[in-house]
Formats: sequence, C-alpha cells, structure tokens
Amino acid sequence: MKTVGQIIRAKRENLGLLLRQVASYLDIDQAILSKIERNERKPTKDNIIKLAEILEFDKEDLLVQYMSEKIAYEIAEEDYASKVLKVAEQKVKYLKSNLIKN
Amino acid sequence: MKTVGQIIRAKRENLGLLLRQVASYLDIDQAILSKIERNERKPTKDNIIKLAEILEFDKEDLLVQYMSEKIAYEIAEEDYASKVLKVAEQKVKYLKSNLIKN
DNA sequence: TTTTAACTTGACATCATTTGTCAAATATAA
DNA sequence: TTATATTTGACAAATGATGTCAAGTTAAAA
Repeated sequence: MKTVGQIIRAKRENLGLLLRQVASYLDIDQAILSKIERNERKPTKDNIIKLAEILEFDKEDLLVQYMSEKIAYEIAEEDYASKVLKVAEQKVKYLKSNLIKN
Repeated sequence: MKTVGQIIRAKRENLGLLLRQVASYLDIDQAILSKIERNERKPTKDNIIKLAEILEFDKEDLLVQYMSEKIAYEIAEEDYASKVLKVAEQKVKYLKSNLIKN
C-alpha cells in the first residue's frame, strides 16, 4: 500500500517534472513538496487538488486517498479504531440526512 | 442519534450535577462545558476521559463516540465520505501491521 | 415580583499546531 | 569539478484550538 506521498513522487518523476516546477504550480516552496513526498509533512486539501491537476490524477481519487490517510493516522494507535470507523459511518449518514445543503 | 454533547448533558442532569461541579472536575471553566454540551465547542480527549469518570460512562464507549463524531464532521460534506471510510479501514489495517508498537 | 442560582454568550487572551520561507548542506549526474 | 536537484533544519507567520472572564439571560424559589 502506497502513501499519498509515494504516489505523488512516482507520478512526478514519471512525468519528468522537477520539485521546483510542481511546487511553483502549487504556490509553495519546493522544500514543502519534498517533505510531502517523503511523508514528513501533510499536504493541504488545496495542495492535493492542484497536484491532481498537474500530475493528471483523478481529483476525487486523490482526495479520497488523502482524507482516508489523514483519518487513518488519527486513529491507528487506538485499539478500537475499527469500531470508531463503523460508528463514524452511521454518524455521517445521520449528518447527511439532517444537514442543510449549501 | 444523540451527539456526545447531548449524551453528556442528559447524564449530568440525571445525576443532579451542576455545570460548575463537573467543569471543576475537568479543570475547565463552566462556560466551556456549557458549550461542549450544546455542540458549540469540541471537547478534548482529556475532557472526555474525565467526563467518563465523573459521569460514570464506560471510557472506551465515550471515546468511540467522541472520535467517530470528530471524523464524521470532518468528512460529512463530501460526496465520497463512505468511500473515504472504507479506504481508511484498509489504511488502518496496513498501519497497524507495520507500526512498531510502543 | 424580587432575589438567587444556574446557565449562556461573546469578546478577548494564550497557546499549540500548521503552514510556510529561506539558506546552507547534501546528493546526483554531466 | 561544476551545475542542478533535492533535503535539512532553524525560524517566522498564520491559523486554529483552548481557555478566561464578566455581563447577560433564564428559570425557579422565596
């Protein structure tokens, strides 16, 4: 299982793009992108959206990877992680049926 | 489906405890507890642990409620929320099998 | 109704985390 | 070596989380 960072780095190198080039498109310092690719920093949602654009990923797929990874790290240390995810699913359903959509 | 805030308030009133009393046990201002109970602020993990103690909840149950609620709010607006949770489950399994336990 | 106690509200302060910059160090490869 | 790409770590700025406080409101007792 690859991390988002690994996925990004692989694709960037495949496309022959430099850190500098991609970072400039994201409007961040290349140091940050370097760290994102090595899982030393977490990308922002905006970073992910721009990365999907320039690296030709399906935007939703990359966002799913990103958000699920964030959640996984939040709860991975807990014994009851899978219980949390099950309950979260119910709560999401409940919220969706009760939220006023914008 | 009740929120953590609603669960806490119901139990506190049932036990006949005042905001002031419970807040003092949590070592926070009663204003915060008031807001937590009305979902205007999010409790910290430490708040939840102490609440479980003083309000006689099973600690793990309350933590599961708390964490799943946090996650649900993070992703509820997204169309692909349930996809995120499914992928997160896989990622958690992967992390658990690859993490060095402390 | 007046008084008292409980709770709520909002402005603000403090602190931690996140996100970023920069320049020097290191690696890679021409 | 020289040039280019990447990494590193110290630091700064921005954001978000957490808390205090005092005044306002509500509700119920006297």
